[in-house]
Amino acid sequence: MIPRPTITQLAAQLGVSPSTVSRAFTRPDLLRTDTVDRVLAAAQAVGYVPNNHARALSTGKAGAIGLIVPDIANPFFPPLIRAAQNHATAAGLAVFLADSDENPDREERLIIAMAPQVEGLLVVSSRLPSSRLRDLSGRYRLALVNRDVGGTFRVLLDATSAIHAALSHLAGLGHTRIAYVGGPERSWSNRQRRAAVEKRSRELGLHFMSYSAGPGTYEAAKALSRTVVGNGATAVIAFDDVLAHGLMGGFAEEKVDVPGDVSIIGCDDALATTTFPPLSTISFRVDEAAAEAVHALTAHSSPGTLPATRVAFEGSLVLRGTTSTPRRD
Amino acid sequence: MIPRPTITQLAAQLGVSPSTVSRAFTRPDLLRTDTVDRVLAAAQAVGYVPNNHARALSTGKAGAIGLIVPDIANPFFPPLIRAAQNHATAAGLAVFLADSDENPDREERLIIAMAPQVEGLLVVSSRLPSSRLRDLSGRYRLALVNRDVGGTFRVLLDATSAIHAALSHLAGLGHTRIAYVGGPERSWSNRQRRAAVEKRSRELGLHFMSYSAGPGTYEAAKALSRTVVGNGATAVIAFDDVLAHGLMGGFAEEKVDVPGDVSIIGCDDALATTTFPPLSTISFRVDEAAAEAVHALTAHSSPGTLPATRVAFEGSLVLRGTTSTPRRD
DNA sequence: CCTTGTCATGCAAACGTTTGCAGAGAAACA
DNA sequence: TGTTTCTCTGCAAACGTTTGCATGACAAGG
Repeated sequence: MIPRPTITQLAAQLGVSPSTVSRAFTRPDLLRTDTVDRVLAAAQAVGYVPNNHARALSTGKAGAIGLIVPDIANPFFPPLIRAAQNHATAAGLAVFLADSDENPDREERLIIAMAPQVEGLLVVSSRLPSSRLRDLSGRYRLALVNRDVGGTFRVLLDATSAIHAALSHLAGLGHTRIAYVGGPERSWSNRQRRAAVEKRSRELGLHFMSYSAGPGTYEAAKALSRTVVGNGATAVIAFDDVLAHGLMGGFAEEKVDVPGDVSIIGCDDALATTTFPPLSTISFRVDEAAAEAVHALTAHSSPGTLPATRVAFEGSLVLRGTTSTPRRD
Repeated sequence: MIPRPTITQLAAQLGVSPSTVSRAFTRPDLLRTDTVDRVLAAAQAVGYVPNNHARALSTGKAGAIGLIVPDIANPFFPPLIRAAQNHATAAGLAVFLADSDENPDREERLIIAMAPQVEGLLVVSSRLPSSRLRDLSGRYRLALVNRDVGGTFRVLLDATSAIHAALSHLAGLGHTRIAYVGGPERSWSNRQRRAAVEKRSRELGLHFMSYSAGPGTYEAAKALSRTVVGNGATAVIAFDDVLAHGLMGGFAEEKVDVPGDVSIIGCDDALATTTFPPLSTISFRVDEAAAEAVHALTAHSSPGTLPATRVAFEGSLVLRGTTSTPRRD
């Protein structure tokens, strides 16, 4: 690790001014092409890499965005992180990642600490109260994902219509008693999904039951499985695939057959076909959502805070192997 | 997003010099305590946050480390990422995350691009050839995780002894035909684990069979399940839990009972108890490994590249529900 | 041949910190 | 009271870029 060469050294070595070297990287169109080539070749030779901090200081642009998720271990987030990463890289930006550990205080501290150092912050599935988010959104460049707060820039994965389709499908199969098994109470998605299931159940004249798998873990859902079938539900919609999977784990232990005895539909399509039977679920175009959010952050048309825009992507129902006609007793 | 206050503005407002404000943050012991209080209070009031880029430029310390993983969607990595994150934060450092997408070229480009901007790089489960890693390690501050390359700093999760224990256990149950289902060929862990299974099988006089689930995905393993039992294996050790899970998926479809017909042991303990039956596996103290690596990166005793130290953490066998006596035909 | 314009490059200031050095008091000592 | 030591603070240079402005060379147009 020899101290790395600076633009000045490279310039001296080439007999040009530092500005020329700088421009060879940032505004090559201003230089003669052979000058550019010469500089680039020399840079390559001595292993020159521009110092990002100096650049950021000079331009006022950070060259990075931040990404905050509540729990990186939840399989829903990694694909989103990867997508954000790819789009950021394409825009020439690096990504700072932070995990709020489902803790609102920690999340807020992270936002305050990171926001000044980056172009903007992608806040995914925030657990903060709406008022705080609105406030923070007024002070920093935030793009919310999966959280609908008026007055902020937000991109939403909207399960409503897919849930309607799911319930129509279940009703069509003959199910009449539907359970919703919810996740983290601070999650906007959870509230939205529960409301959608309830509303649509009423519309279709189905009996609706609501449960909550507190922390939203596999184990919590598994522990709930007995209760859910005990109360007579023949179909359950879970907040996400992790909970759906937990329920399946519980049912397997109790010899409750899926989909024979009970149908299950998850959400997020985070598990692909890794369950047995393969889980029916609601799938989102996560990559596009991430692209939208990153793009908003990097579009410097707005020098200040982001416009209060609401972008929604609808999910789609994908039926695999966990839904069928209810067993007639 | 009003332009944020600088140290100079804060200083002017307080009637002190910028150095004093700077020291209030970095070397408060050099100032009178009431001066420190006054500065901190004013900073708090106007919302001053030090500019990290300026600081980095001035001190030459980046205030961040980089983290490169081959596939963030593989459940083995998120816990590791989180652990690294936490330890870095504790040391006052942020974390740049990048995903090499299992692509060696991309991985190398990432290392070269990121290394100069950070204090050091955590390279997890590298897919690069040893020679490249040795070379890069000589030029940048790298800490390898899960890759044993002489001449570099590396922390290893060593499955050998746990695999020995696993095979002893299986042999004790009466198994005689053992299969190893491997993952990515570029993975050091994969080679290490295969070798350990093979060696121990010979020692115990067991019949050893080796398979490879090419890309190391759930689907690839699932597709292999028929072949594996077809060839008479009664117990299989999988490269990791994802593959073990894939095999279980395949067995479930083919009505091969686990553990009745075939016993399975995974590795990494990435799935906890979310399979049915709960997967027996090999567990590692990932948090400690991450701590070790981050600590090495942040310990600036060595200003240049890291010492060529090898730190190994042994895994331990955890038996859950996928191992039992082989069925006697 | 002079003017005007274009193109490629250089000069120097600025970005917001940190930090070695120096200086002003105040305190301690003789 | 004079000297020394200590504590606190300020000055100014440095970190490595970028970029507005100025300049010189050269070509084109008259």
